[in-house]
Amino acid sequence: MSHGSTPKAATLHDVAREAGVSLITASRALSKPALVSEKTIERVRGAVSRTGYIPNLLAGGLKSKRSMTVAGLVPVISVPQFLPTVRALTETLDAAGYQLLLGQSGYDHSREEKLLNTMISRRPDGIVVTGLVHSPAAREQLQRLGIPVVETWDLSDRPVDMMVGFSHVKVGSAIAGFFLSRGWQRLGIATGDDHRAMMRCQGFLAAVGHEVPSAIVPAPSSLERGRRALVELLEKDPHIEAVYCSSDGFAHGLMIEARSRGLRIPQDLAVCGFGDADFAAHIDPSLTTAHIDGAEIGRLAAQLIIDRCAGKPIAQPIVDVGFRIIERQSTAATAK
Amino acid sequence: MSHGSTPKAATLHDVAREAGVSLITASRALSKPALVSEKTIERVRGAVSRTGYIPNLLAGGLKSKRSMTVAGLVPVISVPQFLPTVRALTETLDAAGYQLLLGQSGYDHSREEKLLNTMISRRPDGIVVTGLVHSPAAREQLQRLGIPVVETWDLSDRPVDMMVGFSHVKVGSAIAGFFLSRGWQRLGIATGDDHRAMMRCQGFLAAVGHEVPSAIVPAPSSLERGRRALVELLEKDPHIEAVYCSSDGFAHGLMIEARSRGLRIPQDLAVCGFGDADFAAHIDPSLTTAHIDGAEIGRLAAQLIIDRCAGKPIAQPIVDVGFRIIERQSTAATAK
DNA sequence: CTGTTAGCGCTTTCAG
DNA sequence: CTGAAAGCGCTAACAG
Repeated sequence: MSHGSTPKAATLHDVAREAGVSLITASRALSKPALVSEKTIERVRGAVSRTGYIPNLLAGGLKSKRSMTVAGLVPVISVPQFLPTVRALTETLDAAGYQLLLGQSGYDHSREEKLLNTMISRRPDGIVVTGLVHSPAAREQLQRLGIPVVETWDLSDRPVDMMVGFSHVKVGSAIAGFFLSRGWQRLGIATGDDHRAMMRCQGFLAAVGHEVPSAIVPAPSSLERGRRALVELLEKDPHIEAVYCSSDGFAHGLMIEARSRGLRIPQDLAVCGFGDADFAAHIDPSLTTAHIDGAEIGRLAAQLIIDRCAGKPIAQPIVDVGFRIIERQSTAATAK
Repeated sequence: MSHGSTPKAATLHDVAREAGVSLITASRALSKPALVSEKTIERVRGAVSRTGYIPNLLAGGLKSKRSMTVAGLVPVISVPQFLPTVRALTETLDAAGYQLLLGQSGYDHSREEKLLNTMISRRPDGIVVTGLVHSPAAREQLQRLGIPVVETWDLSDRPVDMMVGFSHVKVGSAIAGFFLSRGWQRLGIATGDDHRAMMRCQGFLAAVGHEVPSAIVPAPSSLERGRRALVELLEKDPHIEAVYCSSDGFAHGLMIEARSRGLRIPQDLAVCGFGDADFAAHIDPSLTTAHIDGAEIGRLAAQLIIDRCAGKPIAQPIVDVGFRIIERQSTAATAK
């Protein structure tokens, strides 16, 4: 509210002078008001608004060793799957004064290490990664950093530090078990080729007990690829009864292709997706799928980082958020 | 590769000592190799890998006044619409060494100013906002900052600084014109209530020349709300012929509801969306929609910031990326 | 091509 | 409760 042009941004030094106190008192008035008298705080506050002062977190972080940033690594930003997690991360961290530094690690691990270095050069106070950190070099580097790390959207018995996720193998088994319990015998798989999707397939096949026809596409899977995947599956088994798809968008594509070929869902073909995307409940027929609380993963991961940074003890460094299969019309039991 | 535990991260000081050169020479060897001899560079490189040194950009930025970060403000992260833009921003900036600081401004403007202050406290080298900056206080603050600002996904004649977008009014007019050219008379609108969507409605109505039945929902619109919106429109006009929807997901919901009511698309009801989401071409019937190159918006916005930071002159500070209507089955001409 | 001298803006010591 | 000194890790400016 003071000047018209750009006469250099006000620093804490200016605020202190304006308020007639020392630099450090101004600093304390703003960041540790408990140590300063009411009256001084008032005067500093006044000086702040008169000068238009906005703190420089970069400078503060240099000395205090706290950048108030958290790095977040996702395979690709445009995959809807992780959106609720990224959103919850952003919001939970923001509420605690942290800024998320979002980075794309890609689906191959080569970029992971490079991105990690880029991130580390900004000295984040914590790191959240999507999936497990597999590369030994990256694991070692993360451990040596000495900052809280949360691996998400998966579980293992070798956490780098903390974990918030669920078992993909169990999801696969549960879906297979569900299909079998409905009496479907001729099963199929349409899946992306990323690690987590493949783990679900592994669980699926283990529960079924034998190989099944499958269409494997490069991650990320999409509606378009779903249409083509059904074509591939029908070639392998024209009488296929139920298909598990590695994502809801993928499943949606399969269903559209099925309809355009005159196949009725679920009478001629049952379909189960993964992720419970926002459209899953509202397409016609509605889609049976495995629901994951992605927002909860983001909230918990953020909170673990925040608590660790605050020095609080972590009661549960590995959290299984579980999943549940939501039965909808695409697998409704019907007389054939 | 040197130690097993955490003996404090190596600094440039350590590298310089290890390489047997001065601090500043080590600095230059890494960031301005042109000023240093081959041999010295080699020695510094060796010292870097032996010490496991990772630069501290926070410290460098403090002196050089370049944080190598760019703030990006979107209404909400989970709206698919802006994903390609955010992704292109991330990638283009990353390639130039910049980190995107993503923030959610929400659909109401109250958070915009607060978020802006949070962002400014991290001293970004540039700011990209989605939509126009409306609040006078925020506009003034941005101008005073003296860093490049790009407003995106819209155009106006009062840019804060630079702009990359298109005219929402023209999109609305174009869609209305398209409907009219097909001979549809009884038109309808299903729209979210955000500023840009309302501008499209304005253009639509101006082209039609009179009011039309409309269903307005709180932004962001969704598939679920689309189903309900059709119900509302049919109550207002049971013989409605063509509906413009403010997003593709929204339009998809309308189409699903139409089908479940036995309405054929496009014979009984034509539908046009907005955004050309990835599924638009692949649902059945495929969806006519206005295509916007969101990735291009992100790339251009990032490049403007990068160029400005590099001191390059900007040939065109306001870029109209345009749009085009993609005609698909949902508006196919048919004998009724 | 290399080095020395000053800080960037703030917070952590340690004294009053 | 307040202050003075020191320095976080790095780079810009000037000297050699």
